[in-house]
Amino acid sequence: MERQARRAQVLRHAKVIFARKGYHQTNVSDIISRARIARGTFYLYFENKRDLFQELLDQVLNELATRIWRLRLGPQEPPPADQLRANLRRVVEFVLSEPDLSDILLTYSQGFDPDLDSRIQSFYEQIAQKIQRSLDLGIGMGLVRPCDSRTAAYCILGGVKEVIVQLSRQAPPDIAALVEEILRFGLSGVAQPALLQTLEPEAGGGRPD
Amino acid sequence: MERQARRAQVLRHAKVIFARKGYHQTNVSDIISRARIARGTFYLYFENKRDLFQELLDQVLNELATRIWRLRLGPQEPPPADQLRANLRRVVEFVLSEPDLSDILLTYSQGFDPDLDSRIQSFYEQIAQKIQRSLDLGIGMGLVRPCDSRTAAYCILGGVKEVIVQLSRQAPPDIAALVEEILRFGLSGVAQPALLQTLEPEAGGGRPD
Amino acid sequence: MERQARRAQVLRHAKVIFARKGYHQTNVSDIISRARIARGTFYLYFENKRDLFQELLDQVLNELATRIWRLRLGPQEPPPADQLRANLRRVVEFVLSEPDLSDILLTYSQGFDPDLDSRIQSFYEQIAQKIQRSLDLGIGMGLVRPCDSRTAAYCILGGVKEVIVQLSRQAPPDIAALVEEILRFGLSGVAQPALLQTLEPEAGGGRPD
Amino acid sequence: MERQARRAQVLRHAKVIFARKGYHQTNVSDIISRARIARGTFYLYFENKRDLFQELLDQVLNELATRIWRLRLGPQEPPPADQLRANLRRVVEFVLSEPDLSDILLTYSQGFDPDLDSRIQSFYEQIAQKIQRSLDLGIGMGLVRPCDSRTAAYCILGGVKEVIVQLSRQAPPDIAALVEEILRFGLSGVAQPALLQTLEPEAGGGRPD
DNA sequence: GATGAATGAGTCTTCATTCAT
DNA sequence: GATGAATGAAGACTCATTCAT
Repeated sequence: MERQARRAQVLRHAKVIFARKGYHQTNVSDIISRARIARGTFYLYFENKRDLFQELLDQVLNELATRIWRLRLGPQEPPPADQLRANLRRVVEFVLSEPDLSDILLTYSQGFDPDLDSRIQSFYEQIAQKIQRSLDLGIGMGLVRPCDSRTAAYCILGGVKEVIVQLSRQAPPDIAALVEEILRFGLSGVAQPALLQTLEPEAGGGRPD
Repeated sequence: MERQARRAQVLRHAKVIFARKGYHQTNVSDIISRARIARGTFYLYFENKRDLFQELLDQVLNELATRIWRLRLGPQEPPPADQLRANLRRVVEFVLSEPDLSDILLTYSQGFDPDLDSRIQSFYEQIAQKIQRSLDLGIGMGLVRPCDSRTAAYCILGGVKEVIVQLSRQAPPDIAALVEEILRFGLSGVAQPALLQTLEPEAGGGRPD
Repeated sequence: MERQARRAQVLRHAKVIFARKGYHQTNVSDIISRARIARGTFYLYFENKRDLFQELLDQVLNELATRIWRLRLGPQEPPPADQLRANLRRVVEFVLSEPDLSDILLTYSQGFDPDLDSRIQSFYEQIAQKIQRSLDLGIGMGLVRPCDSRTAAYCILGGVKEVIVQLSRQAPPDIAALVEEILRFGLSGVAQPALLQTLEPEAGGGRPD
Repeated sequence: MERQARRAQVLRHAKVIFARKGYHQTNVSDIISRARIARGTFYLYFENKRDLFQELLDQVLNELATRIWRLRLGPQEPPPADQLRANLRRVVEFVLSEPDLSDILLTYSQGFDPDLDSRIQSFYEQIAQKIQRSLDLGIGMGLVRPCDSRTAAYCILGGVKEVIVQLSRQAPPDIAALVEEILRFGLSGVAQPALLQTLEPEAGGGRPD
């Protein structure tokens, strides 16, 4: 338990630095000097630098996974849109409460370790599958427009990620409104009926910018 | 011209390795051994490793920027949806034709160099602004549902990015259909009217997954 | 203190090699293999090779500066010639006790780093100025022949340097006698009165050697 | 002959750069770009960089050797002091007319190549010997005060060198007067009779500066 | 002869990790 | 457990020299 407390302390410090400088720019010296521990002590609690980073990454992934609930359909369950909204809010609230961890996941975790990469990859894959399953369910029940649910799932996932990246970069506005906007977008898209009229044929498009 | 050809040759080889191993895992030795040039030759054409990488990054950014056209509204212009579709198709076609470059942008470019980071950041920012302007225009003309165009722009950008990441990872299916799906999603969302009825109040949602 | 001891140890070894091979021929590998430390250890104690070299250079300059005292004129002070002799002896003794350091200053320090160059330059300049001031004082008191004290100062400085270079190169003879010779030369020059008689007019001189 | 002209041209350019930056800081690129020749051409005329440098060094050494004449004693010869003066003047004039070459010899030639070092070393040795022989001759004829002619020779050589280094560094004043000062110093030293009275005993000297 | 693209040995420097105290 | 000095593998970059055209 004492051990866990010490680990947590170091993780807390490391988190800040990783979020600020990324994995490669951050060296063990940065971490130990901020955490005020000796070099050797670091390796008493973590196998190596990568191990520490992975632990932080797992923290985000687990916390996020916890906050995204599967949709429940049934007479006693809240309306689906409410469930979606709640999911979104939990995610957004986490990102706002843990901007460093979020940053680590969103901008500094990809592309330097095959194992970490596939962890992240499979995390997103799981979420995409959850979304896809919900969509398929909704299609079956007539709540969701028939569509390629896999592609739609990625669109939803990507949209949420992007908004959240912006969120962690800038000062957050009205959270409830933001969540509502995302939700609306996912459900209704942006078009008015007038815009949809032309949607059958395909054509060339304007000119370069 | 001879010089440019040589550069291009090295760039071509480096691209493959960067796409496969990322920036940090790739060392100059990897590049020169694949390009079959001597160490010194490398530095004859590129200032350093970062310089080479940046050139590749600029290639993608420029190429993509070229392929995303501003929407033109007017009697002689194609319908907006067609223009959007054309944009999407051009982007998708590029990603499919240059999966390595795309990979470099999408997964290996972020988080290790402030300058590169802000380049990418501002590239996406420009696209987001283009989208936002189009949305604002559409809202003014009654073609687009009144909404927070900024948030919607990020949703669209993120959705497209995510689908494209998947695209560059897996074997591509029917491109035209994919483009159509993305377009539909952006315009109409996923909901049927029945799902939208519940959209006013807010609620808690089900239980953890 | 422990740290200082380690530094000193490395400095001691480096000194020998620098004196033997000069700055450019000496590489870090030479130093660490002689000092029996690992490559990384070197950089634990010195910022880089130049830093180490500069430290050695500063050692000589400081030590020499300490050994050259300003002349004191006054009833209780030793005669000026004695003070000069003492200065000379202290310098000569240092050179003999630290031939490597002396070599580093005298033959290996010039011409490869602007900063080091100006350090050495200003060190010699300070000594020249000390000499010049003493000469000016002596002229005022009638002890020194009226002359261009600046030029004379350089002559003295140069003469001493040259003798010392030879000293550090060859086995040292009778030190006291050597010091006496230098002193005599500086004070009286080499001429007998007979030679000085012809000193007014100027003329062409013999033929090439 | 054409070949010699080309060599001379390159030497002329290289001289300037070597004098400005020293041997190690100067690279072949500097030389060829200043001389406006191709890299390969350089090696057509010089075996390597060191070879080129050596040639410049030999130029100075030869030119200087030419300008220092052996003293001739005899009824028809000019007085010894005049001959010395003439030697000095020739040397000083050379240094002023070829400041770059002089710089190369005086500050950039020592300590990076055993062979070059011994060349310079033996050049100075020859001059020292010339001086020493003259002194010995003078002693025999009663023109020169009995002394350790070797040490005196080094004092003279060093004094001249030092003044000349200063010369090449700063704007030259009245050359004739300078030569006269050096000559006077070498012949008479700096002391007035009053200062010499204390020269027998030995003593401690003042206090640190 | 002239060119300049290509070469690769040589060096410095960094930094994650170990281990004796 | 804690420390921090020591380690050395790894990697970027330079530059004198060569050689095919």
